Amino acid sequence: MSYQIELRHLTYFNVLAEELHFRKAAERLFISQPGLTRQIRQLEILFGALLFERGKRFVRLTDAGRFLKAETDILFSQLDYIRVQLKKIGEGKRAALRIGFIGSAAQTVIPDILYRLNRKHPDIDVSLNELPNDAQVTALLDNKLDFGFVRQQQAPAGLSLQKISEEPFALVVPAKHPVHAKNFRSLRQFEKENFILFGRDYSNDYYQLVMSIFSDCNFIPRVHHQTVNALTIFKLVEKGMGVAIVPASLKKGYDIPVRFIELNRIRQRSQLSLLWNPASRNPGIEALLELTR
Amino acid sequence: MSYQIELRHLTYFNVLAEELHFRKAAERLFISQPGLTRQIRQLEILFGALLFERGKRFVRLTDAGRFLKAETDILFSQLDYIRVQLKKIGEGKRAALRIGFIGSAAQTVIPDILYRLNRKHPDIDVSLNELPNDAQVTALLDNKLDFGFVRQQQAPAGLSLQKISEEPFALVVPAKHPVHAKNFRSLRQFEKENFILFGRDYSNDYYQLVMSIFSDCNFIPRVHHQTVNALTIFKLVEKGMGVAIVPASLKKGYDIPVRFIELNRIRQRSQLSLLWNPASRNPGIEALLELTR
DNA sequence: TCTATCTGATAACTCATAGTTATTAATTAT
DNA sequence: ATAATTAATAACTATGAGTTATCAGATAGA
Repeated sequence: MSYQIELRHLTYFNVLAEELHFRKAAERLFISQPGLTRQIRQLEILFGALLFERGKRFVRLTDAGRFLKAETDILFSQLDYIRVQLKKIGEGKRAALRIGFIGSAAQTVIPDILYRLNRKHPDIDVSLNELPNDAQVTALLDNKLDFGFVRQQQAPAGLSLQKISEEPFALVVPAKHPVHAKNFRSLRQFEKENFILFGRDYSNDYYQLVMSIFSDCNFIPRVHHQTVNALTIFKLVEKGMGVAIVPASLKKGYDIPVRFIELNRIRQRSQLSLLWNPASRNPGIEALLELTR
Repeated sequence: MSYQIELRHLTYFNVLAEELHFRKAAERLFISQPGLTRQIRQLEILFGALLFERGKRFVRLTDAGRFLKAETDILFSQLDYIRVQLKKIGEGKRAALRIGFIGSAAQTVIPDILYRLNRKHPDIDVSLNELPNDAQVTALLDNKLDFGFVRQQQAPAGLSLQKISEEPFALVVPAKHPVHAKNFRSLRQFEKENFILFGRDYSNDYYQLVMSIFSDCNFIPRVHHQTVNALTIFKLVEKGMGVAIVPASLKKGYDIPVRFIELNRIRQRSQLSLLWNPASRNPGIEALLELTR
């Protein structure tokens, strides 16, 4: 008579909400269409709300259905997270940490931090994931990531931030460019050059920081945005496509014939930060934070 | 052969984790003990981790079990939340907002904000809940509350804060006390009096703010902490138990023979703030925030 | 207009498994 | 010893998820 909502209902709902077609959804779920119909109706009765609008020749989500879809997406991603963590803990590990990082941090601090973490807490499993700045922010908010190493100085809403390191920016120019560290005076010397920069969609925070370098010397550069990795930028500079501004530490680890000019006299510096979600209950979070402060 | 994890498993697990006794837990679930035994074992197989340690005469949670208990608690509170919201949306409402507030805010801004919210968005259902400051913070983090009206100026980790209003503090003294607004010079005049203040456990932020008033005039008061409402404090003052420091607006709405002396010359002011969890997806949140900025 | 085809809902079946009762084995308390 | 606990095991029952077959309504094409 009075059933209970089960994960089965929510799984079926979730697939139907994507397919919006009972037969196709049933197929994807490896069950028959009448079975799906019945489970969905049950769910609607249990929630006391209509989830799908069934037209004569179409199926649509109602407002309630749209809301539930968003919620079940989150619910299932949490269940996945629970599964992963439980598996680890069951194997005697303390936790699994999912760490994201931007490419430009891979050479510098990350290896050191991971080494120390593993030595102090060998019972914490770490998985690494190279991701753009803003992608890490959304992943952290969706609980798809436990930590993010990003280049920004302000904590986005809902996340906590800790400064890891700071370094000057550097100009990247072709190896045989007339300007070098000795005769460099101002960015104005590059008025006629193209600047290859990371696009705003990569990280708005980082973008605005770099743009403020130009506005500080009252100079509007010709900009060519690229959302690619350091190596590609160096290659573009080498080929004479323009000059770039990157964090100075990027010069380590690459062997490309380009010249780096450190911008020591400007106020802007590139800050590498650690981001995490303070709402997360992952026991590994405390362990890593402890190492970095 | 290969089952699926269902909410049934998690519900049973959750109750057993509380009872730590198969027969008692089964009783609470209105099922038989062997049925529970089997479902729990299935869950352990499905997760690939031992959840309970069965001794000869006791049942204990393993590390994995402790972790899962914390997670399922959250999961079920989210399911409750989904149920409530869906019910509302199904009835044509847009959302349900659960608002917490401290007693001292009930007279001032809250009625106004709620009136404007209801006029602009009649499709949002509001439920109100008077709660101490810190209780609101934990409720917000646990997704038991959508908004909190609190007296503090810094956002706790994981929450966003918006300033609503600011007002001076006021001294509350008995009606026939020798000190009044005219001859009041400094808090030092109350060196021999008892101060009735909210305890630190009520809100650490508020507590430190009030204590900084004393440290600013290099004076360590005799303090008597109370975690009660304004009316009780006024009653205590009236009866000569001591003097109090409260936000000035509290004088409105009460009819107790006590005298208020506004502390306009000190730097500390009491700030009423709106707190919310930026991770929440409640569509009503945007609507209320829009009204307050 | 008559088919052919596609949609989801309905009805009646079957079968997997949640939950049952009865019992065991091992402990502790009296 | 005996009684009273505990959880696990075995064998049974019955509920309801999932099945097949079919219907009813809509659309599109000939």
